[in-house]
Amino acid sequence: MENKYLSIYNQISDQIKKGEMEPDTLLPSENELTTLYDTSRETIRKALNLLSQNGFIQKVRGKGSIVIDVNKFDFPVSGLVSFKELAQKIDNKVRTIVKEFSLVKPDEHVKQQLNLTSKDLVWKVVRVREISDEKIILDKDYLVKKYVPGLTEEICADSIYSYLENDLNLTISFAKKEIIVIEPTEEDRNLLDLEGFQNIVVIKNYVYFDDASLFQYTESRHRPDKFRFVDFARRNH
Amino acid sequence: MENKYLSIYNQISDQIKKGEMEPDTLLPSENELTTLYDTSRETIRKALNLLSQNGFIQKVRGKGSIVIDVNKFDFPVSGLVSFKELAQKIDNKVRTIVKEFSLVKPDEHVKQQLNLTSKDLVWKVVRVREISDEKIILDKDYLVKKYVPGLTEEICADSIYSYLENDLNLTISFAKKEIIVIEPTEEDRNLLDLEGFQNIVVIKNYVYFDDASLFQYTESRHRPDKFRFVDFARRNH
DNA sequence: AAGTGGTCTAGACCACCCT
DNA sequence: GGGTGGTCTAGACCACTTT
Repeated sequence: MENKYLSIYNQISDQIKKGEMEPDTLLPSENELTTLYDTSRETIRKALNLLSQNGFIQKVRGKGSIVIDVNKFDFPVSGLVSFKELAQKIDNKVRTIVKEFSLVKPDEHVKQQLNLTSKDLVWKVVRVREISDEKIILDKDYLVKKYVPGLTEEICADSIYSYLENDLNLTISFAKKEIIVIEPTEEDRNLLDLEGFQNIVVIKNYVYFDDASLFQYTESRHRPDKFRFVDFARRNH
Repeated sequence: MENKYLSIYNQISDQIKKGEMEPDTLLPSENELTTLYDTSRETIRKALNLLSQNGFIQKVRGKGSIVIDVNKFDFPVSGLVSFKELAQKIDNKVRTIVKEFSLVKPDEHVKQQLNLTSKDLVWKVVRVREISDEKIILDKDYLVKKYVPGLTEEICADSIYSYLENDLNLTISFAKKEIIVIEPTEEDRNLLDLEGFQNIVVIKNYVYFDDASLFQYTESRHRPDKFRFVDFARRNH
């Protein structure tokens, strides 16, 4: 059984997505919603806060909650998105090629990023992502072995994320992301179809488990013309 | 007088920043915190949720709230950051040059982005940002005139944001952001010190007022080597 | 079994917007 | 003044982790 506030969130967000709620109009007031959904006001507010955080409504003190036109833009693809999820949205001519799958001693950079001792070993996974027959993305993953001892090359060819979440039942909770643009290395030029491009976009990801242990460092290196990042920022006053 | 939950949030986040809370240890439990701060549990939870959202702690059901090592990385500069704020963080050799300040009929692209009628006029502001004597950033802003009739060139040379928020008392509430990498235009080459760079990073911003009206469209065009974007993503399950 | 965080309730007071 | 969302409370039950 789903949470009450999540269920309310889903019902209202569905209505907004489908256009059943007119953009720029007001939602029923919180008091009305309590009777509509037969619940308490705090529960309604939890659902509305989620809607606001995810860009469906805008709450205004003294007035009400305004429905935002979500279909005006294509929808935010913010936060953590695995390649597999992404690929399914774009089209189906996608392929993952595992270039390297090995157990290594972390070099200084990785060791520091993952906060490891010298004894810890890490999986190093290098994968090329091909979209419509072009090699667009180079993914380099470093995963702490003690957390995922049973990783295999087959899993990497599919999706590491779904293995961690569905098979191992580990939940990935949050990540720090950094985006920079640099000149491609020899390796980038060898493995990707870079054509004449002078720059690549590097997304560095620091991935944590639910219990706040940092277990994965990922570099995703994109050909610049195919890169696109969408974010829905909210301001904390 | 500050909110209770905000005040608690500030006290705890300060302690974490200063290292007075040991990273990887547990915060006092929510029940203990209610007596420590003499408040109700829901108020404590509001403060803790803020801490969690901003990457200070990680909450774990059945265990407690783990303090995250925030000093391990430089701190997230996520969300909306004005050039002025940013410049103050980096160094002081920064300058803003207003290249264009005019009232124009919006072209089709801008008109569509801002959801305007043909009668609406917009301010077009083009500014070059110079850091350490290099022209690094080209900012193009389009602001709906009816919302900010009194804009002047002097204001643009300083900070449009602080004018809107401090002088006009308008609050900018949230924005959708899109980052792409493209080839520079003639204009980019003319106005920026692009040296040999073949790409520029374009950040498109859609800025809203508190009442959910979209009033500004901004393109910030950065030389790739000086661009850096940091985000602290949380996953919604 | 005891302690933790997650959800939910019913009620209160406040700041703000509109008419 | 009546309606709106924002904050705060005291208490309840639940799911989960640890001992």
